[in-house]
Amino acid sequence: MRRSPRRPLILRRRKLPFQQNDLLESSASGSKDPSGSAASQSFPDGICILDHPSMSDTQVVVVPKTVDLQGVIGALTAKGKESGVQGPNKFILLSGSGGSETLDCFSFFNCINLVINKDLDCGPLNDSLTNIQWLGKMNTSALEPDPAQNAEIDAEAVKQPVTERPPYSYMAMIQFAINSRKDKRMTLKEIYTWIEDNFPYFRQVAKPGWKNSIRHNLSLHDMFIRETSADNKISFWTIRPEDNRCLTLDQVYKVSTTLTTCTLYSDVLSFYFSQQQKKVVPDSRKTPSGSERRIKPLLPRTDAYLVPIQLPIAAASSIYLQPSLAQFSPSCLKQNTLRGGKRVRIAPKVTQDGVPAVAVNPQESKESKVMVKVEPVCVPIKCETPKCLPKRQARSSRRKQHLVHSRQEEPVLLCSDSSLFDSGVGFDASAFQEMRDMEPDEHQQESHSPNQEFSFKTPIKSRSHLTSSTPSKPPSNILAEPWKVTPVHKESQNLLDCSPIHTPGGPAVTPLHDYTNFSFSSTPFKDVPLFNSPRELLTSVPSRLTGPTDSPRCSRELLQAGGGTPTNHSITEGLVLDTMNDSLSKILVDISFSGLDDEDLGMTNISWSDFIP
Amino acid sequence: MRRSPRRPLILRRRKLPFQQNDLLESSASGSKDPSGSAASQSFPDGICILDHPSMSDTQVVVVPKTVDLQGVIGALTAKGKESGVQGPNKFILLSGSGGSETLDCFSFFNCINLVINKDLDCGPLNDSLTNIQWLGKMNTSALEPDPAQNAEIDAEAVKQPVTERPPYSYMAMIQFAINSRKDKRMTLKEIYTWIEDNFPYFRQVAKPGWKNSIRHNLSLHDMFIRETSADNKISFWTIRPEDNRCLTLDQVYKVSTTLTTCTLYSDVLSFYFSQQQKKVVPDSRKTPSGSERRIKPLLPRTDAYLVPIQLPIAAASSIYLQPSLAQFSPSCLKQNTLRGGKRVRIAPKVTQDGVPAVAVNPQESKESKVMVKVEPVCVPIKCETPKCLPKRQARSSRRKQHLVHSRQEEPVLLCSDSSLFDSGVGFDASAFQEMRDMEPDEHQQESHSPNQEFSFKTPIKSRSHLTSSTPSKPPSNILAEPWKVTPVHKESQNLLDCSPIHTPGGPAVTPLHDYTNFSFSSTPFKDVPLFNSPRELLTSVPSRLTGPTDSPRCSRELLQAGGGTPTNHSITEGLVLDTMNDSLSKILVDISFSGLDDEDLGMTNISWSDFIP
DNA sequence: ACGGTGTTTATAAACAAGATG
DNA sequence: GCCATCTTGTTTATAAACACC
Ligand SMILES: [Mg+2]
Ligand SMILES: [Mg+2]
Repeated sequence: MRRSPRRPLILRRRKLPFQQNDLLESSASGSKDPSGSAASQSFPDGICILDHPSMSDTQVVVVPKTVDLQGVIGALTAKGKESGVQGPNKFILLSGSGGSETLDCFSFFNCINLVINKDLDCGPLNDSLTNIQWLGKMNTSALEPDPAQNAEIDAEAVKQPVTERPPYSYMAMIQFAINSRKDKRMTLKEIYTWIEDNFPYFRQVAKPGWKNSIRHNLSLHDMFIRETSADNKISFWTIRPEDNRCLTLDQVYKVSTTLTTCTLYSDVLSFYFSQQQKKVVPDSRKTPSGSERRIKPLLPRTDAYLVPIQLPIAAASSIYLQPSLAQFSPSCLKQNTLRGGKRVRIAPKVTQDGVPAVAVNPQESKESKVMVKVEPVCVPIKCETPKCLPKRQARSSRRKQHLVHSRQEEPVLLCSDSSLFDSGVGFDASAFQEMRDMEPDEHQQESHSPNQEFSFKTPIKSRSHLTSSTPSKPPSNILAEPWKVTPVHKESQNLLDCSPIHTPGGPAVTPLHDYTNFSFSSTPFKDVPLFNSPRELLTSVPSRLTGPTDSPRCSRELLQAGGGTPTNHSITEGLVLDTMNDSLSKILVDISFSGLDDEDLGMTNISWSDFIP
Repeated sequence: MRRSPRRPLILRRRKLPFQQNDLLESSASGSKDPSGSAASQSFPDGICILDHPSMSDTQVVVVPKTVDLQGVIGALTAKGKESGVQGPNKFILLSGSGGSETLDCFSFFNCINLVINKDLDCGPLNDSLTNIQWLGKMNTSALEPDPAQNAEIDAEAVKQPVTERPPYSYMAMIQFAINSRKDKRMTLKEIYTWIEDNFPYFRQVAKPGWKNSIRHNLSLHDMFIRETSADNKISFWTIRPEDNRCLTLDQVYKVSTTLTTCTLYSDVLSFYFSQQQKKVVPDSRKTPSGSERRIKPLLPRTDAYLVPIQLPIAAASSIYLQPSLAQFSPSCLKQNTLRGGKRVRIAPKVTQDGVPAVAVNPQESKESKVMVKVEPVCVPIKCETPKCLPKRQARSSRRKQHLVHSRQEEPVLLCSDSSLFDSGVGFDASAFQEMRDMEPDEHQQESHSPNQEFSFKTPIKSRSHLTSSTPSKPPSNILAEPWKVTPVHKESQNLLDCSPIHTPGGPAVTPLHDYTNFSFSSTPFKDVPLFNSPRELLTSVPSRLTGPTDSPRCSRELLQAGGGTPTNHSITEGLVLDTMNDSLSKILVDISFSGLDDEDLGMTNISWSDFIP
């Protein structure tokens, strides 16, 4: 059904190369060019997303450190027109200035979304170019090729090994399943079946406990709601419309068609939708906005969860930019854009701690000028629901989520000051290789007794039948089970020294299983991937979902529902509001260059500049 | 600080003796006495809670199967007056009819709460007796004495063995900690310290991972909110006021002073507070009521989590009831009431699936008559918040929680029909004894190397220092750690055949730890208690919390805030509204009779009737 | 009696970001 | 200033207990 990209060069990134407050610093400072003129504003390297009412397509461009945005836009627009499309709708600017290439979070997120949802109505935009933001940076030196993995993929690109765990979280798979139905609802059993059908791993190698996890996820996440049929006989699971991003497996594959292996934290999606929501609402300042809800992340963030995603840069016309863009090679970009397969790893982690208030000056937005500045104000939105907190409402500070200021103290500027950029750690290829050598064995252990695969239909109690999907503590003890798959967590010690680090004492001889792992101190760093290489996923054409069907609504549709009033809400205004939206995250991007199909391998450090003449 | 009750006879119950829809059936049927006259209404055995405006105290009474409520009330009131108090405020009727004794869920919950919060303003009540309900039943034959445990407690009643895990869930302990502060906020470190101070188990025997769990709980549960100080330097954890039941450890101990070893599902508390909320609001039908929020359960429900709770029946006057009460011995009740220590096991499980609408007839409420009847209507309340679901709103059916009707089909009566009463399974005392023999060893294993207790202060990475509270996968392998405590779940197989069920194959000899347990099929039935006997907890006088302090508010205070209007909202009206409150659960009650201090032991089946002459 | 479904807690773990030395 | 480690915070996975149908 789905077609996998051929021979992608897969890059691996070991660490999130973002700083926490990239956005804050860049937009808050305003120090770079306080003049406020968009045309002449100087931005550091990074992605820019440009919204313009006349735009109708998406373009990805790499821009250097300093760029004349007006000129860039002109060039992009001209290129768009020239290429036959009515004109670029959104521009996604990737920096291409040299060694210190950067990417950003939000705008790349936007890129993803724009590509996914071409038909997405972003709400009324300003007449002129207002939504220009530089939103962060990413040290692409963290991207490294992974020869072993690429070789493997070359060997059998489309194989889709059933023994490999899909890179999606349970929550994501459930959404995929439910959204695959027109009526957007499914029984538990149907969900099981859908997942088994689409991810044979669960039918064939996973322990029965995976069904327990499915049920656990259904119950745990508020986004999954149980409905019952009229006769009260059947339970259907649905997705709360406000939370439904209508993501389907097809869509994920659809995104996996072109340019970039990217990893994104799906909470960015939340941010995006919250932005959309804000835009739609006429008075964005005090929109009820459902407030309490937090959109849950879609995919986990383990190394195990690399997802092949390709950006179908549709009219993907790369254009030649202004003087400073000399280093940038359009052909190179185009090559990368149109061919390579890639993997997107979507991880949950949220980005914005206490996102400080950031707002575009409303008056200036009409004048094609971009003002990115920080409002040192903690807007007390979201106290609209009947149970608004009586006193505490400011939010800011450390990590993330619903931070509440103690007692409404003076609104302070919450931008963190530290700017240390600890970019990705080099990947230990040898260790990785070792892991890869190990894992097949584990899988064989698991699946080498396929005769048992469907024998899990026996009583429970103290019998040993594996029947139930609810794991249980056996009253007495029984020997290991055939499906007892890869107890990596508890028993991976046996795979001695897969880890690059060598413990002085060496592997303990005692097979004494008891929690030896606990001995290791905090914040592990299991650099050895548990499931190292996600298989190549095929690409298929998405069927429906182009237009709002009717009854089952997605959050996008809901957001659009109220829209239509062309007000002047800039993206930055959305950011201000997002201060109230607890979820906001980052995107990581791994780039795979299909043009480099066969050379690669030796490189341990790759950077944009390597591909720029 | 706290004083532990002496030598309580501890009873154990192995299974929840409630039916799912006890309330539904009993009140919905109306078949028992369709006449509707409260005075002559016949109730099955069970607890009754009687609210009367003139009542000022709480009384516990055991009533037989059929009772003339009017007569009971009269007797109770007279007795109350006679005993010096102005008159009974609430009556809690415990059945004492004989073999088929029953207890209920909601009313016992109320009993607990009334005892806990004598000062709790229950809101305006009707002038006459309106809030009489029979709300379920409990087969007390499920209650069994636990000789071993009682013996142990006799040995050292107050010891509070540090090696035993406290019976509270992390969520509960965090609440205890935070609520112990006047300002109702704490830093993470303070929470750690508080828990360590109050539950030495965590300082001495628990694995470092318990701190991870604390953090996990703080993040996971919406009720815990992080605030930051003005300078943004310090993070305080607080409890969302709407959710704060202001439970403190002291309160729990306070409740542990008298009558009954009871186990309750703490979601019942949610129900109660929702009731309170409804009462306060003038127009109870469409109160905003915060709707979405679900109060989280306080304590887990494992056998491990037995909590000593005593009902301080203050003026605890037991009274002689009407003719049919002949079997009931007030002295016996009094004995039980005032002395025995007991254990309450609070478990999260929610009770009401789709709780059908239950309402008291308003007109009749004025006439001292009790009408418990079912309104076969699914009141679509709770769609008040901005994000009310557009179409789906009915709730009903199978298990519990936010059930949503498919498409607003006709509101059907959701009472389940099945009435099979699978009451408690007899407890295998011998097996239990074996368990007790085993566990000390485990604990010794854990704590016998106290020299390591605080050595967990070393680097991470691949070193083996136990430093971090975040468990990690060790890159290589290291030997077992000293704190590796009681990995009960994974290793309890060694305690062979503690379970009453005997596996034909017998205990496997292989100490091979690897997930042998998985082999057992679903819905385990670990009848072997993991932590069988929660230690005796001491009792201390609660300090504050008698009056609303000021800034940090609890849900009760919040509820009272709007109150003052003495309207005629009956409890059953609260029940109707509770149909919208997703959480509603059950209470289990274990009775401990301090009067039986030393005999006990031999009995395997104990029942109310055994103590009724 | 048991399996399927649903809810909730415990625990391990990965990872991010700030703090600290 | 860089680095390693620790602390704090967020999120997912898995096992498990238990309830109800
Ligand atoms: Mg749910
Ligand atoms: Mg929280």
